Amino acid sequence: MPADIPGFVQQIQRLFPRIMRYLEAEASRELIGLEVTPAQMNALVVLYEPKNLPMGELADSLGLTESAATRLVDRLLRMNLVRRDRDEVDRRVVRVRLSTYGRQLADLVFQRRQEQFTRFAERLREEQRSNLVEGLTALLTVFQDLEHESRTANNTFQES
Amino acid sequence: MPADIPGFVQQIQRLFPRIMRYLEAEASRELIGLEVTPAQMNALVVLYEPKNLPMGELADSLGLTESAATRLVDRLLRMNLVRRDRDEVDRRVVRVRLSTYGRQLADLVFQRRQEQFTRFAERLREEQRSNLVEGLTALLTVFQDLEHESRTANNTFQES
DNA sequence: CAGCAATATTTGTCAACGGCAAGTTTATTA
DNA sequence: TAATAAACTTGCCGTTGACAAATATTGCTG
Repeated sequence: MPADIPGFVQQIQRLFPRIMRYLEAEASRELIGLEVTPAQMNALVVLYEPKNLPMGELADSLGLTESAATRLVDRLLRMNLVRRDRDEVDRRVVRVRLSTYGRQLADLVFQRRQEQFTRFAERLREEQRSNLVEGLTALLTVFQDLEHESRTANNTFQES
Repeated sequence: MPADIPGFVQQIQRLFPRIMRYLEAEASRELIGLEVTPAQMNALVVLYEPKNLPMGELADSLGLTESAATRLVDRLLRMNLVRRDRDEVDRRVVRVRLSTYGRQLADLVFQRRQEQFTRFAERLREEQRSNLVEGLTALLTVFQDLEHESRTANNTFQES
């Protein structure tokens, strides 16, 4: 197992695309029968935890422009999966939250997802599971650091 | 670090979406300035290694229907990134291969990708790198096993 | 060996997706 | 209070991708 940097980079470039392709296919599979697209489910997942989110923050969380988020919410609204209300304090902002039906749908998908990931987990040895969790945790930390650094770099640039 | 199955599943469900979101954003960033979409670059990557690929195999590799692959190749053709020829032996099949320009573009993206992943790698400790490679390798094996099992299951079903 | 099924691909049609630029409405600031 | 800024929405356009129906070519069968 080459753990030097060039070897690591080579391995990781081979592994990640395949794993991502599989996980994306899996994400589509878990939506079978529910009349929802992956993009729409992503939005429901982001909206699951908070009571409600301003349009802009929803867009950020999804990595979309605000216009794309507006349109996405338009469709979710037509399907009765979310509610959209103007903020009473700052009437520029529009707040989005899950409808009862939207929450039920998200719950169902979470359940399917959990069953599927459990199936994966059962085929891994305990050591492999902990390697995975520790490795991914470290990687995510790196990503978050880089994101934070580039954001603050941008800000100082704009402020100067 | 909970490595029991429920704990693992919970961790992994938190980690993967975030990491995938970051990697997708990164994949968009590495295309800046090149007039290519992520879907188009995926196709170029798949076409990079083999001399040429039948339309159907390209579709499979990308996880698309053949019709979607046809359309994707249409655009790549308009951009002079690929060539498309009928197979002389079996004149039903259409073979697609990179053009010189397409190959140059893919090379450039590979280079950017390598630089970026090296940046990630430099921020990980050696132990974290090997955890990651070993964990992801094991996971990919599970995915491939599951895919293989479901394919053979489908085949026997269809043949019966 | 004619004819019909199977294979490989394309086309028509439709909706979702997402970016950019130009609006609209509401808040903030000078 | 006028000018600016902030938070969204809309118009416009091209890409993406699925499904069903065509097309062309090959393979099989009686």
